[in-house]
Amino acid sequence: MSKGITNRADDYSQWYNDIVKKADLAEHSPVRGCMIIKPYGYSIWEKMQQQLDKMFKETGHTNAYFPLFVPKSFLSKEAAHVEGFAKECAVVTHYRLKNNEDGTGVIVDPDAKLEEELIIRPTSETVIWSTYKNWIQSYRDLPLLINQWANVVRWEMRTRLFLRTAEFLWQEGHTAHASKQEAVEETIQMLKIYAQFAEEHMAMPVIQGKKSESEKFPGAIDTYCIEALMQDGKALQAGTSHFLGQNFAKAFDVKFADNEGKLEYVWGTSWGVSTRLMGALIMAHSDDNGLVLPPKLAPIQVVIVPIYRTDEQKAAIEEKANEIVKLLRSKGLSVQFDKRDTHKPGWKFAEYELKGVPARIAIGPNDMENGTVEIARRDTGEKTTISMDEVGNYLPQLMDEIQDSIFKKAHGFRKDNLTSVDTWDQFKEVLDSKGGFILAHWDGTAETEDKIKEETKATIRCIPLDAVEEEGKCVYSGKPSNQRVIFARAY
RNA sequence: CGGGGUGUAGCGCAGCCCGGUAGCGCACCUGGUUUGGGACCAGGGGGCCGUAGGUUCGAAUCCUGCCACCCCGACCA
Repeated sequence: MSKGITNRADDYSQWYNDIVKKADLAEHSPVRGCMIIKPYGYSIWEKMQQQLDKMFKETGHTNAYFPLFVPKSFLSKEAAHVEGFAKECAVVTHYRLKNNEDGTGVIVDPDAKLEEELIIRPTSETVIWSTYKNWIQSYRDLPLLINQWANVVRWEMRTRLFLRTAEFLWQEGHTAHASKQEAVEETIQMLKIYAQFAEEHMAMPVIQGKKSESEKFPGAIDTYCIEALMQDGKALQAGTSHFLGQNFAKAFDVKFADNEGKLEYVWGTSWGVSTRLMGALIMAHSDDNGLVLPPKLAPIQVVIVPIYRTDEQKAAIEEKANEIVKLLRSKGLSVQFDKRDTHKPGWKFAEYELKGVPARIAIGPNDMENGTVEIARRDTGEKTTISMDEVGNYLPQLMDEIQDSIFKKAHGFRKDNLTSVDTWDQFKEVLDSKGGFILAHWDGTAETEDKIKEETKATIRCIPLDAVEEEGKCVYSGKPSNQRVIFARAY
């Protein structure tokens, strides 16, 4: 079984690559670091988008679209921002091609050089804030709550499908507020939405926290994040929400008149999740037989596979299967009846397993005789035979059960791999033996953080929001600390 | 961007050391038997051997450049 998928235990990276390819999620493009998201992979992304979009709208946000190109001068308006992105920007310098005179194809027309180069957005803060300047005059224009679904480009040195690609899809929310408090509340609200999405829809437990000074978004006052733990013990940042303070308002001169007529800079936030979530989803639940999808994000929740010898059997089973399809669809499930006679049942079983379809119904001659169907669930591999009459109630329940069960499994894994340590030896020992999240005291300095990173490759993933005050000593420097932070090796 | 590895049919690989008609498995097409966990038999189609140069009578094979992918580092919200 599980043809061609490397075992996780043998080579985790290869296992991940195998899943992405074999489950038909994505493939490499002709351009370095870019990916082609295949229909099945894109369907999963669409499910994520739909749910997130709904949650954004429910909290008062509306979608808009800002352009791909950013004038070069915009990037340099916010010092920290340019510092953070300059090294990975793609730049458009010309606007025309022409036929090469020697007939060997096209070349860039040297006469078509742009007056000002255009940067392909690595994120849209600058274009958006330059626009907000015109949209905001008074406190009556606030808050401005906008989201956009877009692609961005960051010229990464080392790429991996979904986890880090040169071009990726994401959503970026950009809001402007009249008060600091309101902006901070928005930042936290969106963090909570990401956490809720990750846990309830992706069935992936996350830790909510704040980034350290050196890990935060360039241009932000505070960066909040959700951090997830992958099966190999490495952490993955799954979403970020930034309190921008008045940094971009000042850089782009965005002021509003308050109710006393006084001019003030507005307060901003930005927040985003990307196709990286696909990578998180894969690494959170999948196994050596392929993808495992939570029912809430599975493009196909239930697949029906017929088993037959004769045309009579085939016809009878099809009729029954169509009834079941209709019944389950009426209950809101996404069902596919795979009646192709070009593939054998065993082949289909393996195929849907690889693609992570949560539940499979097999109907064969024996079932027809007994009035039963066989149900197999992807997450545990368990098979049960139930009466055909129960199908309509059983499957919706099973979907909830699977959703719950894979969350619990992932949660249990994280629990087992979250370790509190108090000494530097323990820190290194735990990191090398089992990895995972390490809770340790930190003196709050960037120097210590850097040293730890240098010596162990572990970084501070976040300062957890729910941390309890606790007197202790920094695991590295021994200086006093009043709170534990989360360390891990990360993607 | 540094170190190592790989690039040969849609996919996975052999052939390369030692230059001389491009092969195997899976997939694909045709026909038949099959169908409760990736079926079997017979026949068939498919290649600018990553790419550009060089050496040679002759290059998948030797040499050089480039490109891409993988692993490890550096880098990375």
